Amino acid sequence: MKYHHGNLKEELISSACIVCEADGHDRMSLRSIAKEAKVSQTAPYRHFKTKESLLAEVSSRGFIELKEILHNTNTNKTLSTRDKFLEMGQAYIEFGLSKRNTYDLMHSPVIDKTQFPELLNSAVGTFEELVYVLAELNPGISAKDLDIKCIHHWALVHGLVGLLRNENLDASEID
Amino acid sequence: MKYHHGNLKEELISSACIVCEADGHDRMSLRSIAKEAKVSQTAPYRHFKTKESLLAEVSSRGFIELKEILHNTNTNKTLSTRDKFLEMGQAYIEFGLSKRNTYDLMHSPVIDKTQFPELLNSAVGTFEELVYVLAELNPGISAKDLDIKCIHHWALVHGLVGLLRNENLDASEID
DNA sequence: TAATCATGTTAACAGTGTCAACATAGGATG
DNA sequence: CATCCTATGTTGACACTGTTAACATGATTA
Repeated sequence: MKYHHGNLKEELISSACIVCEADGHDRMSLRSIAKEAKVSQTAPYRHFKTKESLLAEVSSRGFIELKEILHNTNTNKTLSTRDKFLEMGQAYIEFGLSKRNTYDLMHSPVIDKTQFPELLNSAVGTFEELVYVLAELNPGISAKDLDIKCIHHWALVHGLVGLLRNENLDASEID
Repeated sequence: MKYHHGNLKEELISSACIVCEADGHDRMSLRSIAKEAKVSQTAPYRHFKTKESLLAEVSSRGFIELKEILHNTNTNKTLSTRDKFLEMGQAYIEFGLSKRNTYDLMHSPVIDKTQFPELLNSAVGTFEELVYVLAELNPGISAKDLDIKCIHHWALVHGLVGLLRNENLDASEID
């Protein structure tokens, strides 16, 4: 049942996730994670066309993880809709601050999202969690207005993550 | 009066600015811009400790340019304060969209701003242009509330730049 | 069993940032 | 003017990178 290694692809991905978060995607080398999997430098090329495509996988998993976090607070039935919304914003920011390097990769222009449909899917899926609450929070809103509202709030938390890092503010300014 | 080259440092910087905006900071090599200046690969090391420090200079100039753009609309006496504010937002977004790669470098975690005081200065200076209008727009506001307001609006335009790129929206959603 | 395909390895290429050792130009000092 | 020093440049090298081509072998299928 097992091939030479068994599940090298999966191991490379999870290894890459760890290294990426630890060192940053720009300091992550394909060779080093291959070595970590005790496999030759070029073995990853049987599973990933380029380094970029491995990074795309890492990024995708980041979005999936973030989506799950948002989804969990979104389906918390003990919270009012407004509180869910606020907690999601806080959860998003916490993710951006704690999974810093992964978050950077997810928003890095190094990876062209249009070239990795699966990654694009994950990213859109994450965004949709925000769409859900805002739709619930604004019943009867038009699709276009809903879109604009989402963009506003997404932009806000995303921008806040950036500022909370460079400047040294505490999280006392959540909308 | 002239040394071997004359003003190599300045030429390297402006060369780097061009290459960075053309190819993106991650595809920019020190060697290639040295070659472009018809100088050996290691000559830049007489003027910049590392590649990162050259990129910091490029980033810094980006902030200075952006600051000047904002400052110009900020001192336009034919506009009301509110219109100045709105136009600054628009100008910021236009900068982020047109000087895309430079904008990315300016916000890239590749450069640790705390390690380049001059860069930090430029960045703060740019931010302050926003502080000025908002202070004018909200007379009597407390310093802390002003800060929060700035962060909100800065985060919004910054986030919008990101979204306007990946999604294909037009600029019909300016606050 | 034989053939095929997925998965791995080795060797090599061109490119990178960076450093050490050396060379020289220009200004300062005697 | 001659000498020395420092800023600026070059050459050569090192270790590292992503990637490809050629080859080897395990596992599955005919």
